[in-house]
Amino acid sequence: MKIATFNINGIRARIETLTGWLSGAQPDVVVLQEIKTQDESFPYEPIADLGYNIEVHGQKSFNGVAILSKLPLEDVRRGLPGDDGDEQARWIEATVAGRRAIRVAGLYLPNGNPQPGPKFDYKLGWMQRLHRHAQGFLADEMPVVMLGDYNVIPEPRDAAHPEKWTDDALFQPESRGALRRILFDGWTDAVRLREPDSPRGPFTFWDYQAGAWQKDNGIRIDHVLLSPQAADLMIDLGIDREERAKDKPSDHVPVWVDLDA
DNA sequence: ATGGTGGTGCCACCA
Repeated sequence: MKIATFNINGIRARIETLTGWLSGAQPDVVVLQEIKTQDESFPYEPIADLGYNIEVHGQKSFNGVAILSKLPLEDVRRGLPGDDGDEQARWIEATVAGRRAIRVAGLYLPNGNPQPGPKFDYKLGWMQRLHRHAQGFLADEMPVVMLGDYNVIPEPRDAAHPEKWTDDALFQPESRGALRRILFDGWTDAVRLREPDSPRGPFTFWDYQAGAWQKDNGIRIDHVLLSPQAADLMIDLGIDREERAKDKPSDHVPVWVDLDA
């Protein structure tokens, strides 16, 4: 079962970018972030035509997440638990009924800039709620994949120029510590597992500005976290870097994991 | 020093 994450940066503006990638990459399951649209204006048809079931948690203008799956989706949950007043559409999870059932959670973690400030406080509060919910997943002892745009640069080697990020919410000790605390419970950072000794990169995001892609001035912020039971099923992992060089690209590229499920 | 979106006709907000 090939499971991917893709921050699409506006799905209506980039529907052809998405369908082009889907046709070639043939993922079984995809979590999307920053669809930037409400459920009723989501472009269902071109995606359904490629054989996908679709579950959307949309929002006008900003944020918005979705799950696409060639297999049936069951027990869909929208919104991260822990704050009934949170209006932002950043979380969707569902069970994918493959040869084995896999719980898939797609997330768009708050950016948190500028820091310090209320947006950074929201980010850290959101990460605390994520940690609690992730602990619940581990207690279930089933295969879980929690993937998406985490908006956290885990280590200096996850940025081309880490010194440029010292004042940014994505690279604060509090943000990195919160991610590390989640991982310490027993989650596997699948991309890092695949390239444990890389001194720089791999990257998943390159800014549109100042020729960041051409200079390979990237960061690694799109992460795939596997519960122990999911890590045991991992066959392969990839980052579709080539998507960043195509027409009308997102600033993120797809990251995928293949599980024996 | 780019790009999507939305409320309006170029500008603010968010990344």
